Parts: sequence; C-alpha cells; structure tokens
Amino acid sequence: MAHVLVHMACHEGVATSETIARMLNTNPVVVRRTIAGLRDRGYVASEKGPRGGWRLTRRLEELTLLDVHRALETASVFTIGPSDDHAACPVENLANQAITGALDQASAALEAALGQVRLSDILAEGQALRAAMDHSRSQHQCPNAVAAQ
Amino acid sequence: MAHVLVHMACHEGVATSETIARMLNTNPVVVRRTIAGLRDRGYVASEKGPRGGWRLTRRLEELTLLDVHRALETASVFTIGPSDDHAACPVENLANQAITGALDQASAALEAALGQVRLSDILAEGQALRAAMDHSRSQHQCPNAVAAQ
DNA sequence: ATTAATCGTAACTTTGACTATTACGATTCA
DNA sequence: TGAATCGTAATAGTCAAAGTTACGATTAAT
Repeated sequence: MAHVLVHMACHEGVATSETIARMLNTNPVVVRRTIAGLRDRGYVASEKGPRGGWRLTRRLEELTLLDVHRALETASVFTIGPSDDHAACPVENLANQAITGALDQASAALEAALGQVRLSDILAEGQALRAAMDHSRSQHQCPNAVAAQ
Repeated sequence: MAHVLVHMACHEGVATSETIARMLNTNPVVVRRTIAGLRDRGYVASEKGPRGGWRLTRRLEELTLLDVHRALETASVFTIGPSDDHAACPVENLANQAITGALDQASAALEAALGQVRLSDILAEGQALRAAMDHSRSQHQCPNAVAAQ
C-alpha cells in the first residue's frame, strides 16, 4: 500500500479503486476495504462519480511508513504470542509475561524503524540511485507506474 | 511450549505426549509434531514404550526463550512483509527495502529480548513472588502442574 | 512371546482467518 | 437520465494451520 501511495503522489491525479486493484493484483472491493483505514485517518480522500477516485491529502514528506502501518493494522503484527489456555496456572502467567515483554520490545523497535521512513524518502532514494546510475539524464522524474494489464 | 518445559523440569520425570496435549488443550500428534523441533536440537529426548515419554536433556538455566523460539519457528514471526506483485517496479522494490529493513530491526530486537530470558528465570521470578507474598512458608517449590482434566 | 504403552510420521479431514466476489445503494458528472 | 465511482453488507472461495486417523517401530512388564 505504501507503494501505491507513492505512485499516487507521482501521478498527481486521482486513482480509482479499479486502477489500484490492478496495481496490487486484487479487486476494487478489497482495495476500498483496505484503503478505508487511510481515509479514516485523513491521509487520502475519495470522490464519487465519474472522474472520481482516490487522492492523497498529504504530501509524501508528511507520511511515514508507521502512519501507513497504523492506519492499515487490523491484528497483531506477530504470529506468536502468549497463550491463555490456563489462566490460573502461575507458570503460564510468568511465561506469558516474559514473552509479552519481548514482543513489546520488538514492537517498539518496529515502530521506531517504520517511523523514520517518510514516503518521500522512498522516492528520494530511487532518484539518488537513478542519478548515480545515469549521469546523462538530468531529469529525476517519478518512475513509471506499473502497467495495468 | 516454554510453559510445558518448565513444568517438565519441575516434575523431574517424563511427560507423555498425551499428558502434554492435555496441558495445551490439544492432542498428542500435534504435540509430537511440535516438540520434534526441540528434539532435533537436543533440548528434549523421547523414550518409547511403556513409561516412556519426553524428558528435558538440559537444565532450565541452559535454555532461553530464544532457543525455544528458534527450535519451534516454522515461518516468519511477522504478519506483514514486502510484496512481490511487481518485481520489476522500482517503487515497489524501494518500498520493500524500507519495510524489510524495519522488520529486520524488529526481529533483532525480538531475538535479543528472548535471548535474555532463561527458562530458569521464569521459575525464579515465581519463587520470588511467592516468597514476597507468603513469608510463613520457607519452601520454594515448583508451582503445581496444570490439572489434567 | 505376548501385550500394552509409547513415539514417529504419513495421509487425510476439519477449521478458521483472510481474500475474493456479488450485489446493491448513494453520489456525482456529463 | 445514464454511466462511473465509492461504501458496504453478504456470501463464497482459498489456503495454511490444527486436528484426526492409521499404522508401524520400539520397549517394558509379565
């Protein structure tokens, strides 16, 4: 989804759910369901009717991967976690505390890392790469969108 | 599973897959499948036949939550990750790099945290709690096992 | 030896969460 | 008015994890 937002910023226009669905190899309803999290936080807005669609309401500099992650997060980021099979067992409770503590630390590290990446950084890195690899071209445009098949 | 290992150490005996399954509200085959990871690393050993079962081959001081985690790990600990929908898209690749970097940092934090918890620490904390809460009892035994229903 | 208890593991079934699809209403532009 | 688009509920499909069955190998007790 971060990928999509960067493309949206580059193309300067509205992107329909249909278009985004093709980018992500999925379908428009899934896109609407997912992007609703971003809409609810005010990062994107939708317009109905012909020529409607989604547009960014913030600049890429004002969005981090953490913002995107939080907006889309529905369940735990971890596939492991404490058990509650025997809430009365003191051994289980102590083990759970230890595990939860470790997961909390990992979660904090993840959020810190995601928070340091602005979406604009992603583009900037690509432009830097491009500049380094191709000195003959002075234009640092946005890379083309994925072809909608 | 960490919970189970602590109980095994306390009871000083072998635990059958059947017994462990009751502890975890599951069934013996799932237990054997899961505990195989610990067996392959030499943390537990099994004995067949009557009076057989599983026993720890290390002391709790010699096992950390990280050891247990690595032994049981089958897939990524994260529910999120990079996409490979469009490997040729430079924007997707850059976004993936950023995301992977953040996950790597979180993963490192998780392993560091898990590595600092020895299974014996879990018991020790329980004993400390018990001692603090009940001065009249000088015995610091292992808390009772979960009742097999 | 025979029997019963136990692990090892392959094969199959069930479950549950996630994804995809369908359907239809609301809105908006031409 | 009609077509394009979002919003969302309801349903269906998918897939990996968990559960189950089955059966062989091993071992202790008698």
